[in-house]
Amino acid sequence: MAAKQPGTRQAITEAGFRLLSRNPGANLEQIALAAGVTRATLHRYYPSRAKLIAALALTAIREMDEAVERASAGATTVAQSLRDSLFALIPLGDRHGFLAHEDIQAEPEVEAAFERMRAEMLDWMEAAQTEGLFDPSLPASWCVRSFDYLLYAAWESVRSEELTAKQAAQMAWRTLAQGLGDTS
Amino acid sequence: MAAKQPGTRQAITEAGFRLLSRNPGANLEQIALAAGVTRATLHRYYPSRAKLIAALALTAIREMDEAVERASAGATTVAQSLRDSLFALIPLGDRHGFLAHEDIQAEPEVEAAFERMRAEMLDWMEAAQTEGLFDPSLPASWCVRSFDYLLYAAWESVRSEELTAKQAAQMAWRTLAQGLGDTS
DNA sequence: CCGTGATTTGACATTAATGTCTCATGTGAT
DNA sequence: ATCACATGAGACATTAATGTCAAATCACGG
Repeated sequence: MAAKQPGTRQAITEAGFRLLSRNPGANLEQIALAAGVTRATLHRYYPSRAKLIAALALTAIREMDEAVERASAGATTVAQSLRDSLFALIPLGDRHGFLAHEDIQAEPEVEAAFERMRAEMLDWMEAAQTEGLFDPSLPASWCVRSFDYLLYAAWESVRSEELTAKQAAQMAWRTLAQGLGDTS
Repeated sequence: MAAKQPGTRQAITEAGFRLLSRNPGANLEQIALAAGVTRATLHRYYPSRAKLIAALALTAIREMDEAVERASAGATTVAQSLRDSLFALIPLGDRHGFLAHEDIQAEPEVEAAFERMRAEMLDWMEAAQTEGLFDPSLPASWCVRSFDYLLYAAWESVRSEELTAKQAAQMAWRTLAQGLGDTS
């Protein structure tokens, strides 16, 4: 098999997320192998490890943004939009895990995208508080963290086969909405 | 400064937790430096990186066990015991982070201790469900994960100076108890 | 059927981290 | 003062990961 760009690049990306989300120290040989190519081939697509990491980070952020966008499209309330986004993000757990574990201070472009994502989350949580979904007396930063980590917990539950994707999303949503909701 | 064992070992341990909880790939030079010693000295205390990791893991598990033990001592209900433990575990956040990030499959002794800890957590959560603190219809494994990750979220809030230790613990406890509680 | 160009590959070079060793130095106890 | 001991400092060997390259390979159009 030769003369094929898209398949290979995709395979490397996917393998990168899979391995690096579990073990940030995974070496390029392991990643290349998991992608079904050799290390040299990986280097052809990404000249250095740093470039690979940066490209993956950008891809991860873009995919998560798109997933949220899509999920939020049909929503009429912040609550529904948040819930649908949570469900949509579960399958992207390895992207999320990659961003959480890997050191992303290298490229300023990546840094900027990351910061923007974080700011959007914060706005979103404040909107949820205004709408009455979350207790307005809570720090919005805590809402962000709760969302973030409960999402991660849900993905881990799926990965370890304790729960199905749907079950995990329901658990996370319930814990989040109820946990951050106004004391009723 | 010479002829001092306890201080150095302690310094290395502390530096190890601090650096490795943030960056599992930190090298021994960085750790030694942060501990105020040279790499050679670090090697005298821990002949290899693997041994250092294993020793840190055992220490982390022991310290967390002790903290929980102490915190639970005066409690009369599972709820109170859990809550007090949560508060007691916040300052040990770097231990928790270290265990979460580092790969701990090496030493069977560490593996065993880790597994035991996990089993205890599960029992505990089931007790909390029986007592009525948590909704009994939830999978106990989800309760464990929620506890785990909300604890971690709380520590991160403290580390990034968004919240004080006490505030963070209160946030985490509220989110956990309310989020996993029976729908009232 | 065969040339063409892109791609893959195994081998080699470079670099970073780790582990080992020796000797100098400073400290505290005797 | 001196002995014992721990640390500091530096050189060195070994290993693992990373980066580079020329030759082999394969799909494709002619």
